[in-house]
Amino acid sequence: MNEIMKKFDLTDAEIDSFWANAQLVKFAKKQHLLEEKQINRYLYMVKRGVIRSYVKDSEGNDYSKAFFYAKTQDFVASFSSFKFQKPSNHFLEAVVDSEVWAWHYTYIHDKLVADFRFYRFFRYCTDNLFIRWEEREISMLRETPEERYLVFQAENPDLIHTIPLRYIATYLGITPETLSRIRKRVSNE
Amino acid sequence: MNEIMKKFDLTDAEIDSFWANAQLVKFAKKQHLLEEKQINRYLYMVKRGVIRSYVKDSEGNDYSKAFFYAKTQDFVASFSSFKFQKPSNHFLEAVVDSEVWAWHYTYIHDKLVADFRFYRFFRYCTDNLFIRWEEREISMLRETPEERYLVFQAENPDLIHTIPLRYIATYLGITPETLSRIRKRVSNE
DNA sequence: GTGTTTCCTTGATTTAAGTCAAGATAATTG
DNA sequence: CAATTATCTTGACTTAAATCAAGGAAACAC
Repeated sequence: MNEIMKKFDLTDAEIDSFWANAQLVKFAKKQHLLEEKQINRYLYMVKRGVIRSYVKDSEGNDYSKAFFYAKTQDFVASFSSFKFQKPSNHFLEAVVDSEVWAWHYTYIHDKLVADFRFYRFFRYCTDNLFIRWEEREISMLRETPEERYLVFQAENPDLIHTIPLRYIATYLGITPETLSRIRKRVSNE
Repeated sequence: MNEIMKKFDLTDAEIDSFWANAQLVKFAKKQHLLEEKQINRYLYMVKRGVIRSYVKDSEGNDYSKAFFYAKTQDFVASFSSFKFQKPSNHFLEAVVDSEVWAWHYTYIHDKLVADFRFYRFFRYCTDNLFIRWEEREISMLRETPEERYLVFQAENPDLIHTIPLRYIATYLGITPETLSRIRKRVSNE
């Protein structure tokens, strides 16, 4: 992350200050960083653990939209809620005991307004998220659930063992029962 | 659009210059502005007609991702292809005879680098696209095809009559046959 | 370590939408 | 305008995945 910030001409002192302005917050497994309809007042980044973003339908079924963990080095938020300080349509939940950096909205907002370099840096980070989002959406159309599972497994080998499979199922757009059958089929090959 | 540009402190002269740097290009029905694997070298905006963005799977089925027409006042592009000047995974196609403004990549790129106000304006526009994209994705999870059809009809009353229904079907995530049955069901109520 | 809750698997059944195929209707072209 | 092509509708059938339900395994709490 610091290397990326340097690419946008932010100085070491500025980078230190950026981290110094984050609070380190712990969330226990199943605790929420953000609930639907709440305003997302903090921008997060995962230091340790796994954060799941998901949405719920009217029957209470949930659909995982993304997983964030230290390796990904992503900013975590409901971006439309954070940007416009309006109610979120997502949940953000710690799937295992986690620790995250948290920057308050006003700090980020002020920096984005004041500093063109920071603005570009931040946009660079969110662009990467959007591109991965787009790739996932296309894979939902082009690939079968089994193919998606195999890709997910290859790209996130550790996650398969650390988080409940039913979250992976809904991320892949299927039910836990279907994922279980896919896993059986795959292991018999 | 000009009003939005003014909100970002662009002057009338700058706004005029922006439009003057666009070429007006005509695309006949079924002509493509962009094909998959091509590099998206132009940023478009619809003056007249309807542009459809879609992706294809390995069997050749296509899936509509968005419709653009004059009312929406959106920038049209495969954003990841345009931004990184790399091959696109989308197609852009004129669904009816259309006329679009087209800005070359180098013009947009240079302005984005040189002018913070223009950069912010451009980001504002693309953010709106992302938010609508997110809303559509959530509606795909939360609503039935019939509900999605009714919402689409309410929000795009003109499109229903001007473009082939099979494009609307794939936009709603269903086949043309299923849309036909939904329309029959809806009209019998 | 035992009890309890959470999670995963498996089987039986249902269901919504897809597929295939054939006509009907509408639009386009020469 | 007639002929051709594109689009839409309808019916019969298939299918992949969802749902429902029950049992087993693992994780967690006391």
